[in-house]
Amino acid sequence: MATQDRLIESTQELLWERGYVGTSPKAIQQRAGVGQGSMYHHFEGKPDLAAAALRRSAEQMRALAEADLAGPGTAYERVASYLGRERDALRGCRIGRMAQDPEVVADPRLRAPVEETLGWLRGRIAEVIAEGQAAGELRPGAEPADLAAAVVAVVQGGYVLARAADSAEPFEQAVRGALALLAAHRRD
Amino acid sequence: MATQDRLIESTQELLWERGYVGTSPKAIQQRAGVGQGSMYHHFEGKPDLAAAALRRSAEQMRALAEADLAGPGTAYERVASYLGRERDALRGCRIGRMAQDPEVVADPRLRAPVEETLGWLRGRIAEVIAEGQAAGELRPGAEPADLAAAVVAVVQGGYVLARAADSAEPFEQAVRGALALLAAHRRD
DNA sequence: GTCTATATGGTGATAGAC
DNA sequence: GTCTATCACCATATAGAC
Repeated sequence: MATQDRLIESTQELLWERGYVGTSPKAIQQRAGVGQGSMYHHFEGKPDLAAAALRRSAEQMRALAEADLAGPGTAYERVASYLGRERDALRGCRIGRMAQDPEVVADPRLRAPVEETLGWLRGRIAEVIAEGQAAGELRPGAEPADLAAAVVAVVQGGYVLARAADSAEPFEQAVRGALALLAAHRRD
Repeated sequence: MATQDRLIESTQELLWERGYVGTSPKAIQQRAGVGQGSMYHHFEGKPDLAAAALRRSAEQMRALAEADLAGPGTAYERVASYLGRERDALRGCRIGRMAQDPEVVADPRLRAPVEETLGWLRGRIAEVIAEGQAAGELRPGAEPADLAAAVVAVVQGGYVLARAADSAEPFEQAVRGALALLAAHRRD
């Protein structure tokens, strides 16, 4: 694997595990098995490398979500497929995690992939819900964008609850709760 | 105000703004207007001071939530009061934020107030929901603990969406979405 | 392209005077 | 109790040899 790719992949892992402030160039180099100068040859610095890593993580997250949401089945089933996908609750979300970091939020190059990915996800789920309403499967009235934001928030917040409890259980409870509410929201 | 209190309060603010890794003893001292030695006289070190600050934030968060949840009204109204409380979405949750930090999660003294507060909150909301079910106000069948976890996750996840978007809007959407789902979950 | 050496400033804490 | 030194180490980067 090329040096750039090893650097990007190591940075993806470290950002996920330790966040942006907690990730040092030195740690990246060591995990990638690469010297100081090599990193600064391929990237301008930590922000540049982190931006590349976040763009790649964003692509991957989007592909995973799209696989669930574009699948067969009713609107409820597709959203349920997204919500119920197997996740490592204690690891959290590679993208959502970044939103807590002030340095990420303050740097447009770092925030952009985070904003775009979560924004796209909310929009995509809102589409599915709107389709369900149009097909008469889901009750009309509720704003699809609101329901979609709630669905995404349950996942992101579920990670918070799981890490706080050091257990996947609250994450699974939150997903089950959201599914119960959505299921009851179908038309009879 | 006593020196200890100024140190604790400054630490509460900095933990909220910058997280645990991003908060240095030096920054705490400067904000509190206190010298190096003074801080180490009153506290053993950064973890000790952070633990004190987190315990205080936890108490405050709990009191705020209880004020909404113990209020008058139906179960739906009390949960809606909690969900709809005015919040600074871009600041996020003082307690939930800590769950992202590996050093907090790894240190039992730091994780304890986070775990206990969010655990208490889920349990307290589950009680309210169970009361609503018993009173025939809410549909039976759904597990109160699951619905409660979903409610708390919507708030915690709403903060993530807001910070990612650099706008309070997605937070408010998520809350509206959760309220719409809960409202439809009442018995007719 | 990759390496080692070096630089500047911050982190978290201790020592000891006052 | 509070202050100012001082410390060892890490973060982030630059310089320049190979």
